[in-house]
Amino acid sequence: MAETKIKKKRAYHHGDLRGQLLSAAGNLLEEHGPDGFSMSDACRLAGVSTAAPYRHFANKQDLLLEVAKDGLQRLGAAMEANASQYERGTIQSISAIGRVYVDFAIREPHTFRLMFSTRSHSGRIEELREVGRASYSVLLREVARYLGEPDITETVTRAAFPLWTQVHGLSFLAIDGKLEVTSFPVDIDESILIATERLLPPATGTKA
Amino acid sequence: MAETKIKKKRAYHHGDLRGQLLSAAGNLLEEHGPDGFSMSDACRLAGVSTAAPYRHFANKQDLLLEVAKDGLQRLGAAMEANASQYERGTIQSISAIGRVYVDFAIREPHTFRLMFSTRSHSGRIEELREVGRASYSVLLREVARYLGEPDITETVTRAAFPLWTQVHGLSFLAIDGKLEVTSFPVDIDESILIATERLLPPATGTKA
DNA sequence: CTAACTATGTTATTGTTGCTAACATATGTT
DNA sequence: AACATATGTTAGCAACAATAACATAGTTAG
Repeated sequence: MAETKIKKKRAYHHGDLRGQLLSAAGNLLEEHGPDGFSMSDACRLAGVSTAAPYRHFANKQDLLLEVAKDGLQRLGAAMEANASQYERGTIQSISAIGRVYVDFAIREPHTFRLMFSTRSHSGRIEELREVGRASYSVLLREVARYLGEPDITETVTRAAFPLWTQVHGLSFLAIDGKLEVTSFPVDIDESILIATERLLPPATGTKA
Repeated sequence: MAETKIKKKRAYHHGDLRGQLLSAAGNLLEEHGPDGFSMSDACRLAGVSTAAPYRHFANKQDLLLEVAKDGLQRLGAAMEANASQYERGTIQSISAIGRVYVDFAIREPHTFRLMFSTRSHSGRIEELREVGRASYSVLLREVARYLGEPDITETVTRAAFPLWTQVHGLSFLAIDGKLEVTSFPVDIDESILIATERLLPPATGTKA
């Protein structure tokens, strides 16, 4: 009886519904795409009724926005962690960032798409952009080191942008199945390395 | 009376409902995105009831697939037309193709996204891929001319792929509002020209 | 010419979805 | 103990994609 009472108490107030909804939405997003799962599906996974999520998220868009923000943060952390395994400010550390980027896209394509889509996040895009800028600055700092620039100067942003463009394009081509169109096996790592070498200006910093 | 009779006849059997639905869907797609318009909206524009479209398209996905196919065809035609205004097989004609590509993405972002998305076209992706290959071959042929290759050899596909990657990435960054993040004004035409020069191997054909 | 067939339209209906309203219960504060 | 707040429930709506049953126009065969 006492146990039942406690169970009922726990059953009513969920404890960490917000967190579990985010987790459920993240999994469902990757498995079925943003339109392939319903709020009810997420509710069933979290074990609550269909109206419960709206105490924590304004709507489905809002829930997915948080999933996207989390994705951008994880991407930034992964890029930093991977770059730090090479000598900083080198072609190697920079292309390592690119590899992490494309790997993320391939591993979590739906999240990746959502992270960079402007639509679907009508109201609160600015939050997403802010997290995105933070993650992008990982690349910017690395390129600044490569160029021997003391700060994120325009020289740095101009050098970094084509690299972003390249790995971004490679990511989308990969997740949309366009790497099999090309009649030769695309080696992603090699593509990134070559593109990095060709698109970056020669290093003027201390490192060659 | 006779006129009324004719009008009624014309009102019932629409004449070119399929075409008008495609046109309506294309317009609605660009204005509101794929999830921002309903079948009913398209029906109202075409002046028919909500069940009429299902005589011509299996479902909404199917309707949008046809819109995407049309977009790929128009892109291919535009690339060919624009490349032909320059000396064939040159950096100029090749980067012209890239400009058309990015311009299309900017002008019709939702169609562009749909053209390259794998999801949303579950059943009949192969049709889309076929049209896509035909459009891609415009670039392949131009690069073959540049390299002096008689055919679409592996040398050609290897040289062309990084170019596609670059303009594809630039397109997505542009339509997702990422060109304003960079603290310097991105000149799209210049970006494409520079990237083409750097990513292409030196010309071995007759043209320099 | 007309009868049957096919193509293409209509109205009515269904099941699902995102979301809200009204209500219930737990937690925290005074 | 009483009240306020946060967080859950059930019931239900309007919009949606899609289907079923029916209606009408064009087309073809006898």
